[in-house]
Amino acid sequence: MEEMKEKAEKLFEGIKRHTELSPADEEKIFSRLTRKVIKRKQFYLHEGQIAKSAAFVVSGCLRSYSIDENGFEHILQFAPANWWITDMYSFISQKESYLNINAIEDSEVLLLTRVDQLDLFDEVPTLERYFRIITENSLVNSHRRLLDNMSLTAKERYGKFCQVYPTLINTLPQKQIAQFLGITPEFLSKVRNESLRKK
Amino acid sequence: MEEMKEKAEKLFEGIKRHTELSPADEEKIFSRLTRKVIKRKQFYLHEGQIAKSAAFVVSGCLRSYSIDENGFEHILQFAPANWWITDMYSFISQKESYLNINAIEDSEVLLLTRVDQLDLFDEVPTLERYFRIITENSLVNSHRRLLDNMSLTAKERYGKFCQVYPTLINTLPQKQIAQFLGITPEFLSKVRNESLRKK
DNA sequence: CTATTCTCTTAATCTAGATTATTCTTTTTT
DNA sequence: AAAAAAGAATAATCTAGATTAAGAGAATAG
Repeated sequence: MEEMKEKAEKLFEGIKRHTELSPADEEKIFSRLTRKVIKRKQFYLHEGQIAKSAAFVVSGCLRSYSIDENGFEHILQFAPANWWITDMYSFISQKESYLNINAIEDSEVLLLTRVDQLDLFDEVPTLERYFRIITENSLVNSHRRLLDNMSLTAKERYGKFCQVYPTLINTLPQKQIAQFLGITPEFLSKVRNESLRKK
Repeated sequence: MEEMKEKAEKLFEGIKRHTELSPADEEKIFSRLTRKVIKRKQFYLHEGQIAKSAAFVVSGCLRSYSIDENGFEHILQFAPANWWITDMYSFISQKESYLNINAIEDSEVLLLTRVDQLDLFDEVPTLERYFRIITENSLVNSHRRLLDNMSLTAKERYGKFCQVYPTLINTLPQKQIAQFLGITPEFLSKVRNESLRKK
């Protein structure tokens, strides 16, 4: 169906921002993608399952999080449109995931299984390049966040979050922002209030 | 010199653990490597410099860390023998680094510049595969550590560190373990003492 | 081999952020 | 549109871990 090709176009654009991609390459990739609709609050992956595929978000927004032994959720990643999301550990090892992934709002994703991805890496080397690059970028982000968590106060981290994800601030429930920042919703509420009073 | 070839052998073994590598490929990679000795406490990279190259540790151990605005050091990575280390952000963007990297003990490294690495990715596609894979693994580690920092207590993180890096426990000064775990040396001392008493 | 500079420990005090609990508001479901 | 559920604000209390300080042992340099 032509409709789906349109959706894959966003992905191809993203790839072409980092490397080349011929129409023939696009066709090869396209044939491996499957479309999926994930309604708000529905799960893409449950802890303990195997992440057979990675998901490219066409529209909507997903999140990945872990649940600790006390039942608290910790958000690892938000994935708005044009981002990839999966449990990387499970995806590359094909072992049981320790993350949950679900939709924050009604979403549409394109799925690529690990098996197909590895096949494609041989067929379309430039796709491997693309994933090498976005994985490098993710690593830089993850390192940055790790150091921020070690060196900044909750208030400073919230300020940074507002700068980096200005769009998400208004769409996400504060509870989830807190779970991403590594603080309690109560404390985030306090922090926000103090920031407001100063203005 | 034959001596250096011997040292690159460890790297080639590492690559072959993830993908194939012909003798011709090895030769191509070898010709781009330069050897460097870094004595204990000497710096491989200073904050503000550009990470022209990544370093493969042949022997010894390096560390990367950032210094926050209060002058506190936070260790991002330890790199013992057979690991790569660089400031990934600076290395891929060729912009000013925000990390410092120095040697914990007398060390010997093989350097590969970003320019040479990118050239090699075209000449030896399987090298790009190797870096894609080790970057995926680093990302999984970084994510794991991020979630651990959000969900575990200092004592639990120390326990995990002992399991994961049993070798480093006895060679590293406790101060550095604390700077890696994101706690003060004083508190680590307390934690260790409590653990001892229970046995 | 001695002085000086690090490292580690212990202990008292302090604080950022957690916990618990209550109320109010907004969303979601029916 | 009512009922139920989830989200947000506020405040009192509590605690994991920070800070400060001081002394004892190692390591390193001169």
